[in-house]
Amino acid sequence: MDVALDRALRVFRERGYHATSIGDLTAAMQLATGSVYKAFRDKHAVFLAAFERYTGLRQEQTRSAARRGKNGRERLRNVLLSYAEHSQGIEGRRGCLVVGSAVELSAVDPVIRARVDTQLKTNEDFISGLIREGQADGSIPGHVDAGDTARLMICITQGMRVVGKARLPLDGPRLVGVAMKLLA
Amino acid sequence: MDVALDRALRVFRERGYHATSIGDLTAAMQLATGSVYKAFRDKHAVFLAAFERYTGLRQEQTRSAARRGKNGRERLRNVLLSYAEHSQGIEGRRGCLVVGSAVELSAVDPVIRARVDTQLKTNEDFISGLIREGQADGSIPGHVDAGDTARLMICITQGMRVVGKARLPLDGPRLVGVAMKLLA
DNA sequence: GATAATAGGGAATGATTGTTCCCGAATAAA
DNA sequence: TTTATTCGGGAACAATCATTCCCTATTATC
Repeated sequence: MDVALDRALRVFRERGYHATSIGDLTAAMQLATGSVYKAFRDKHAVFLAAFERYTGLRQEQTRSAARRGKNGRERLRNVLLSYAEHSQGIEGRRGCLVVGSAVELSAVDPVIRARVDTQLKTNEDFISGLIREGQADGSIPGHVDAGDTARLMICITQGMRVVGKARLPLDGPRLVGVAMKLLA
Repeated sequence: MDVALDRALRVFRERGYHATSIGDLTAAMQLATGSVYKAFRDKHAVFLAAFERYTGLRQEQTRSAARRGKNGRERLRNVLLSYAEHSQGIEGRRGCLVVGSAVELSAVDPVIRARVDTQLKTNEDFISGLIREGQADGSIPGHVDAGDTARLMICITQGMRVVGKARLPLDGPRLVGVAMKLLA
């Protein structure tokens, strides 16, 4: 059942919510129509489950990237690099469910909008936390505004997913190298 | 007829392509179904016309903002500020057709993808041009890489539209103030 | 071993979609 | 004035959508 949800997640990421019919869903999940509706109340419920699975998975990947840095600055660099790599190439054109949901659904679906909102805030808090860690361990100057910088970095990460979806090449190390100037 | 297209543009920006039925379109344009299909070949053509109108309008606004700066650095700051303001509040939650198209359609619609691609490149070239102008007039250091910095700034602008669509508040001056560190 | 319960599969259904067709009014041509 | 022609309107259409219903295996229970 988890593998079926993963396949659904993939289709939703590629095509978005409205463009994936439940026919597409059953084909990807390798389940019949009735079986899908026995596991989930409706299409919206499938999407919500896929959304939570996606955010959980991404959060895990991001924290894992952060752990591989020896101080706040290096942890933040690794996080940005992880975002850049995931926004590029085949994974990039697969798309991010959070930006997809924000763009396609947040205007008409309050439930999705709330999830997107908390997810963005969680990510922003994580980044501002890393900045403060860096300021505590001396790897980031104290005059940097953690809140403003974190919000701008969220814009960067979300923006990378947009241009990655548009299939523009993203050179992660170079882009992150420039972005690190925000910590000067 | 232009006013009808503007109304269609607004609906497409708010709801995206798939979520706007041609019923929504006729209601917004205050035209009957047959009249819409007499003016455009199909829904896709309406969207394409709205897209071109949108990019033309936005380009005009951006260049106008740039003109109000006395050197390259100030012109670039004004451009970023213009992006931030348009990404915030009521205009922000209305959304950007370029990021909407990139996210919702670029995976399945080659025609739209090409338009999004050229639009992103045009914007990027405009920004890198401003950076080079600033380097020529001495307002931006020569060691700044115009290409990489412009691409990152495109990510910033596209990202601001995503978080603006999610209705997160965006403090333009503060965000741009931080972003200007990329020109150090 | 017989029976109840469950899970999965797919046809049927009703609503909605995008599109086409045709009608009536208004304008231009004769 | 009469006749073409254009233009906008909306009903009709076929296709597709999400959803429900029912049937058939398979498993679990007694």
